[in-house]
Amino acid sequence: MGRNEGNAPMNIFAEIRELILTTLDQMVTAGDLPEGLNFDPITTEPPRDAAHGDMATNAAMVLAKPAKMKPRDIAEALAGKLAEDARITSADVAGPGFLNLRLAPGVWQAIAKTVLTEGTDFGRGSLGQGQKVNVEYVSANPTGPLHVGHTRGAVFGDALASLLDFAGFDVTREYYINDGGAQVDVLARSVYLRYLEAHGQEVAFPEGTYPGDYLIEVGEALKAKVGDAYLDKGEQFWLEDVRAFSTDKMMELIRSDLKALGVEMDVFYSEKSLYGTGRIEAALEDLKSKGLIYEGVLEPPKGKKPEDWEPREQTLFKSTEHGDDVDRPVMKSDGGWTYFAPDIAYHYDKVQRGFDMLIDVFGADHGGYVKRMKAAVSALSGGTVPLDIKLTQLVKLFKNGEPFKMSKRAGTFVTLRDVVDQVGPDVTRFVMLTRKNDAMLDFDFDKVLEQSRENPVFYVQYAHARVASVLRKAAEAGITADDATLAAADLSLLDHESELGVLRKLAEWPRLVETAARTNEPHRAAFYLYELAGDLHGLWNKGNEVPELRFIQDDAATSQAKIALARSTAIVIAAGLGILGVNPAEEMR
RNA sequence: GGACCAUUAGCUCAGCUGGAUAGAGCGCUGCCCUCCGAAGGCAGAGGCCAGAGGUUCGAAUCCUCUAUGGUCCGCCA
Repeated sequence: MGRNEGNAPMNIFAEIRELILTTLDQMVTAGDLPEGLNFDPITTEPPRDAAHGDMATNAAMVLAKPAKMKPRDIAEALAGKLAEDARITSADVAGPGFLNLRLAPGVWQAIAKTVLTEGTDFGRGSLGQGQKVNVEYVSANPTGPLHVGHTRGAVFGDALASLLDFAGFDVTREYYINDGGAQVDVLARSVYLRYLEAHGQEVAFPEGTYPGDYLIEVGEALKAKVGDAYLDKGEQFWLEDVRAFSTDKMMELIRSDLKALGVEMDVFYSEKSLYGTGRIEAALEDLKSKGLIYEGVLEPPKGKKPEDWEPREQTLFKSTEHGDDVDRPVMKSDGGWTYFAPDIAYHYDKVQRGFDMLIDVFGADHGGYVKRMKAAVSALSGGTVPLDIKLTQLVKLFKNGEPFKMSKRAGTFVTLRDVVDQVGPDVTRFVMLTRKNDAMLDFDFDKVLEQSRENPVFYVQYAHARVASVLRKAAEAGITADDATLAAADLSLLDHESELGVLRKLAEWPRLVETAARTNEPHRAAFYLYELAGDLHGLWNKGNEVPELRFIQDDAATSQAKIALARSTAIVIAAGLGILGVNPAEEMR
């Protein structure tokens, strides 16, 4: 496709793949290959071992069987034609039928120019094609400050949202406020106790209330608002008002927690708004019309044997029709909704808002809800809207190598604030993304602040800062080094193997974005940045022994070429950190 | 009893949705600075990818079973 128009390539891997496909088409036309072959499985990727070349394709191997030909024959015919392209300097058949391509240095050198021209938009992809995707994350109960578990979910969800945005999706970041259940009654009662306390009364916090200090100020605020109006009054008199007052206060707290982490939501969606508005009923009516709602009795769970188990007839959702293990109750035996019912309505609403794709980010303890939610969305959307649920595993906190879980503010758990106050939002975010979401994460307060290669945050930031330092030095030396000038530099001077290595790494960025977005795995960006930073540090260190590799040289033209490489690396690092929500550092202190 | 997730170097973890001789950091071993680019650098050792089957040109990756660890399991949130 003419996406390239002779300019430097956007994604060199896709570029070469296109070349391969058109070449194969020509071979089909010429009768060298049978018609009707499926080219989809053909890939172009960097070989594991750089000695094999710059790029490898499996084309011959995946076509061999359907074409009823030997892979090596296809590979050799293809190699001959590919070698005619100016971008390809050699095409060798290897192993069982791999085709190893070596690309002209100019192809790699052009990458730097592209990066300098496009800036941090380099790698911005078309994968999403403007599809609307809803990413729901955090969604913590409005009963207290966010803790470490929420922090990981918040960072993950936010980075995922940014990643998808970068990959070309139209992203909505959403928070579901669980303000409809019994837990907000507990909150209201706890705040009422603090309110009494604010009036000088001695209070005890019985089992089933929230004793955290963070409610003291809420009790005082309530006193400031209503004075002594609720003293010596029954619950029926104040509960509703205190509940609304308290959840508002808690959401203020949560929003400010999120802000401290640099997370901003587009939509806060209230569970309560689903009640009494006919929306739960409407969602269930939709399921009912599909024959998925019935009255029935569930089997007791085996092996668990609750003592007070007795069979009861309930309204059930036939989630087994959509992949769940058992059907799920939507209505309690007393006629009230289960927690699942508003969840269904909420996702029904998301489907109706026209999203092409839904993503929920839950803590690992919600693993049991994955199948039923997927079943619900599948049923509600008629299978047209995919729901991906990402679970974030536990975070284990360490200090001085010792595990701990105390908190000054909340009394019971370590809060998001505890973490951000100690290490800052940038470090918090990056470290939370140095593990894939479904693996446990160790978070050591001392190690994350260490300045060494062991610490990826520092290592990546340092690479960016080093480039900033080069630019400062260049300015002192009177070398013009703005991006436009650098983009026009003679990049053919970047012919050393170490320099080409960095350029190849930069060329992988668009491809990495695509893969990470397709799998909903933002951590891949963090690992990529660590590798890219490593390449830059490696080049820098080589400058110790090989003076020609230093970025600032005697003549301006050479310097500008070298600086162009450094600067484009910094741009990609900045773009990557942007996705992770981390600010790139201009200097290390 | 069941579901989901994990299991890769001594340790902590990647592995680009099936590719070639499985990678990184730490640790270990051995080299390398009389500040001008060592808050380090280079090289090396270290692996039955938990185990057993299967799928195919080809498996750490997909399927089945087993083992170990974690999370969860009517109406709670």
